[in-house]
Amino acid sequence: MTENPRRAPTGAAVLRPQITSAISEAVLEELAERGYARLSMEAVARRAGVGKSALYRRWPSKQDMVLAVLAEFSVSPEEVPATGSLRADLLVMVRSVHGWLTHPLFATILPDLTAEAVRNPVLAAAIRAAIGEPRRGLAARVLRRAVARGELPADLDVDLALDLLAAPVYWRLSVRHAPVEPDYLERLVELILRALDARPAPGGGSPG
Amino acid sequence: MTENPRRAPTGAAVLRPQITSAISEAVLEELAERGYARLSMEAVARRAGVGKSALYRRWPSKQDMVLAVLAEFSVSPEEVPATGSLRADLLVMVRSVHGWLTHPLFATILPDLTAEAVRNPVLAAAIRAAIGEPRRGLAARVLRRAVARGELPADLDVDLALDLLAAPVYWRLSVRHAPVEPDYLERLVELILRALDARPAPGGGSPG
DNA sequence: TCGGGACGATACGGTACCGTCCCATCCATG
DNA sequence: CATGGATGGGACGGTACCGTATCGTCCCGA
Repeated sequence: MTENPRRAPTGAAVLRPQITSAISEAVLEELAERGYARLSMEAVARRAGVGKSALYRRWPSKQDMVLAVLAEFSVSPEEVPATGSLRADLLVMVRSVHGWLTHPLFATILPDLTAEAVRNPVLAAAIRAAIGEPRRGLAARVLRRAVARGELPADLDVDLALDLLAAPVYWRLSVRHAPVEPDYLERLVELILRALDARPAPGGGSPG
Repeated sequence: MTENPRRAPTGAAVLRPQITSAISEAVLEELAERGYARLSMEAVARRAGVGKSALYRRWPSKQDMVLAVLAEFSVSPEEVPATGSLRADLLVMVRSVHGWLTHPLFATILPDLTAEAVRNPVLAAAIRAAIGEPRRGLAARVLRRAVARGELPADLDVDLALDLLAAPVYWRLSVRHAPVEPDYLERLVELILRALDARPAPGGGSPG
């Protein structure tokens, strides 16, 4: 029953969202250009065209600021592809990963945060929650649906299969920095289908 | 025919190798603990127990110092596994990768340098030359030998196959930071064998 | 025997950020 | 139309490195 003796702030005395989003954008750009380790509060403020005070008024530290921005850009609960065929579903997904990893900002930010996460458990957890788990959950649903349709064996090792799905594209783009030729993703999907022992689809031909 | 008017430095007036290796070790440890971006010459000197001058006497910059250390630790022209069977060869190789990526120093350094390489082409080239190409060349020889033995189809997509071989282990250990259960590597090799359409081995039964 | 450059140590001026603090200004709302 | 906290700007002292320079010491090999 403690009545607040102070009236709530109103008017201009309230955090302005457009300032917040200008900061977010600046953080992403600085992350891409300089990386997490070199990112400085002063540079972010400079780039966003705001005072340092605007930053410290919102977050107590660089880590909290980056975490907030990261949460903002978490992978949306994107719809599970429902093309009806496993092959097409997989293609949609690897193309989505490819899209992420060729985005001018994220292509640089993701490897950087990944490296930083080794030393920073809080950051690691945030990345997992914002990006890793949503994507992985989505892919898992696609695989389980294919099992239900009889396109994949019932004893499918989902955990291993998920690794196989995301790893090669990340490896090629973000680690090796090698080009992805136009048909690379199609060929990859064919290999994965074979690795997972996928059967055509509906009728259920019984394999040897 | 210009005779050197100055006699060559001898005795104690020569770079002492044990100092150089103390620095190398310190660089690796600093890289692991703080990362390339945060690595400072002063911290390296401090940790190695040498003066800053010892560093600058050897290399003009942090980048050159790291490149030199990196070249020192380049992957040795390790022998190609020759177990006779593709399955066993692959197992040797994924276990080797697993060993690298669980090494206390390299497990942290590699993702860090990988991220830095996005912004630093010189570093990227050095990594490729010291680590990427040797490993990839070795794996390629193993695959081509298996083709010659008839264990793999003649039209094997070697480039894609190599991605499939290294990517999942890196993905799981260095990106997802997920544990690798005892039999994970075996299960992975089975999946890869199926993906590559591997046939048993010697006799050469002709498939469909 | 002794020359000469590496060695550790440290001082140097300079730059970049940190996080705090203070300011005059602004402004939507109660 | 008064309010009260956000706003950009920037001063502040403090820390950490940079890369250079200058010591006196050390010691192997010519």
